[in-house]
Amino acid sequence: MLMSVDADVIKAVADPLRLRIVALLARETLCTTHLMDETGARQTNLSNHLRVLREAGVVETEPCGRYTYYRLRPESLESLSGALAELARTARSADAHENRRPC
Amino acid sequence: MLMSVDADVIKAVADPLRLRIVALLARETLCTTHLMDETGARQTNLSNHLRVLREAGVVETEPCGRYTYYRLRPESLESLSGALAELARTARSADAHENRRPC
DNA sequence: ACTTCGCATCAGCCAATGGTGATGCGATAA
DNA sequence: TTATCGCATCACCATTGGCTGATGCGAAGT
Repeated sequence: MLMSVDADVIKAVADPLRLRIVALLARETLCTTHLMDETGARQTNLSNHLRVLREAGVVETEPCGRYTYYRLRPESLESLSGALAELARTARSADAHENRRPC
Repeated sequence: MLMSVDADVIKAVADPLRLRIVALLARETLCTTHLMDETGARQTNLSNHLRVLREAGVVETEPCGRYTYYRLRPESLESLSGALAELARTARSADAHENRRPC
């Protein structure tokens, strides 16, 4: 119920560059070279960020020759989205604003 | 369309203690004293984190005598949740996995 | 008026994290 | 085979960011 909201996923997506990567990968599967073109970031930098995304399960890789394609795993975002929606729903439930504990 | 996913909200919620605070406030409106009891964190620490949440629009305050009640603003979480769901939806759309740009 | 309490702000410390150049390795091209 | 390319890893630096104690202030309570 109070899903662990997989903290790794939030932290992974909380970085601005990583969020850009996620947005790009939402549209098409890309490899590092493309991401360098799109973001202007350096190869090493991207590699580090992609590792974070991979370890958080936000992204998966598909080696293809000497290239490595990165693909978004929608489940991870859906899970996070659902958890946040659940929190918001709880907050909207009637007495969340009324049940005021005395100080 | 590609909503800005309000980066401030993600970063605000990406911290483990702040996420706990959000989860607590989703159930009931609380003031700092209660949050100290619930989380074990110190007053100064909580005050800093609550400032981040407030400036990100995740939380709003209601001063009440010498106490300050904190209340969750569900809209902020709903907005973030929706943006993430939209990203996931885009990724699931047919050709996101097929449209593979050549290297 | 004096004390106590709730809370915000500030300055400092330290750990975590993003960015970079150097390096290595496997895969392709010449 | 040799050179080139894509990418991961490593070591290092600079910055960010969380935590704390000290301080100040407004609002009760006595």
